[in-house]
Amino acid sequence: MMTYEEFKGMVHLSRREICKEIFTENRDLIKVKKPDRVVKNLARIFEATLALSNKKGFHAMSLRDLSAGAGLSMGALYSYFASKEELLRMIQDQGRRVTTRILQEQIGTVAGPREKLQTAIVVHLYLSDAMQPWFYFSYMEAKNLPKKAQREAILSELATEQMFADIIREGQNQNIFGPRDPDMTSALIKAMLQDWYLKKWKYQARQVTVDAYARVVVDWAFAYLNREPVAE
Amino acid sequence: MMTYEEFKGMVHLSRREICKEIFTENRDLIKVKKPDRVVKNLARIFEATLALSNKKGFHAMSLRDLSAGAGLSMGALYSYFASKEELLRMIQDQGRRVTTRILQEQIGTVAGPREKLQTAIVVHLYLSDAMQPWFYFSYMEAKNLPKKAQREAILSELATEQMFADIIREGQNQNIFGPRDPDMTSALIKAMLQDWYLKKWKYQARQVTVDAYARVVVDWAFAYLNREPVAE
DNA sequence: GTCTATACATAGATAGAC
DNA sequence: GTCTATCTATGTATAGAC
Repeated sequence: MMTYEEFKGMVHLSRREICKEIFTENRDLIKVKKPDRVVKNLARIFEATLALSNKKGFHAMSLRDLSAGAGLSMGALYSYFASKEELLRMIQDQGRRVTTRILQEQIGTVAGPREKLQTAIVVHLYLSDAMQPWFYFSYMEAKNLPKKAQREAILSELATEQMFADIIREGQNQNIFGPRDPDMTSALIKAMLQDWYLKKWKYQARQVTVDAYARVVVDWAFAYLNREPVAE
Repeated sequence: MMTYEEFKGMVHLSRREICKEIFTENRDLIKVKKPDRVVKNLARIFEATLALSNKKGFHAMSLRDLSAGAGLSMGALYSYFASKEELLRMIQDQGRRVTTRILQEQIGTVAGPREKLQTAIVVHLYLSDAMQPWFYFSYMEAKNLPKKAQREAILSELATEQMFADIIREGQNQNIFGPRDPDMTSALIKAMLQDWYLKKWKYQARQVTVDAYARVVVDWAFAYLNREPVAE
């Protein structure tokens, strides 16, 4: 598997890539026409939005704040999106595309339930670390999304969980994992993965690295899924 | 240990109790003078605030919304708090008092690391379930608090985690638990406890009860802390 | 104690100059 | 393409009648 540094580089590329996609798909909504300029400014706008929102909330961030943070006038901002709500939708959209694409690319290259489970955990942690502001934002601002986008977010969340549950079931069929409830187990694995990006400040202060965190989560999962559960 | 139903009753009493405390301590800020009336209306205001905020965010909840939700005019609302920010502070305050008081009452009655750990997990889950709206609110709106209150919230959070870590260390000293990192272990236990109130809708839809959830978390923790960790 | 009516600030959004 | 200036709606908060 690739190192975390390589991984970060890949994520960075993918993000620019998808900024372009967003642009081509929203040509009608975005008034500026030079692709390079749009991608550059969209990236700045997204970045500033995440920074400001994660500090005080998307709703509390005024477009004047954003204007200052992104280095563009309010008038200019409206050349890139039609409303504050649409800005939210675009960010949500971009993030989810990057994550699903990279998750799919990285997983599936390995075989065997134990290896699969470990890889899924590590890749998810790497990804959520490389895109921490987006993951945090996405979690905290979900309730501000319009109904339709909210449903999409939930579906995407459940799909990830299902992925873990499927790996666990496969391992149980092969008699590698013990008879734990696959849905509950994957729910709890997800809870642990989420803590990494929701409480990043805490782990950073304690100097816990992604790799160290990954190791603990993997150990924990294997201890629980071990074929001979320990009696109470 | 008491049943969940008894527990809920106790929490309900404690909440009214603490509403009174809040009132006596803020006599100067609250303009209404009849205790019964204040407690009744404060409870309605708090409840409506939690309901509205948890749906669309505290900042997005206007005082007009709250006025409608609580069944009081906007003028009347301002007889109970001086500003929206202070309302936030009062809610935060009340919740934390209830939780710390009940946690302390319930824990410490048992001896032995295994029993202590189990009790701490179960009580925390019961509490966060009985006061789910407050726990959710407290987590999601932390960043909207004034600096001082934010520090208090973090301290309280870390104290809970410390409590778990201490139990684990005790168990390790008595050679009952294996050599896992106590801080990381308690951080992950907390992550699992949080998932219960942050994703309540999910577990409700799957018909997972608090007791069932508690059992899984306890099993998981014991599997991980078992004296002979399973080799990878 | 609670209400209605209103003051004042700030939010999102747009028009038109450059 | 981007800016400044401005419109309108909505938000918090208060005054004063009842």
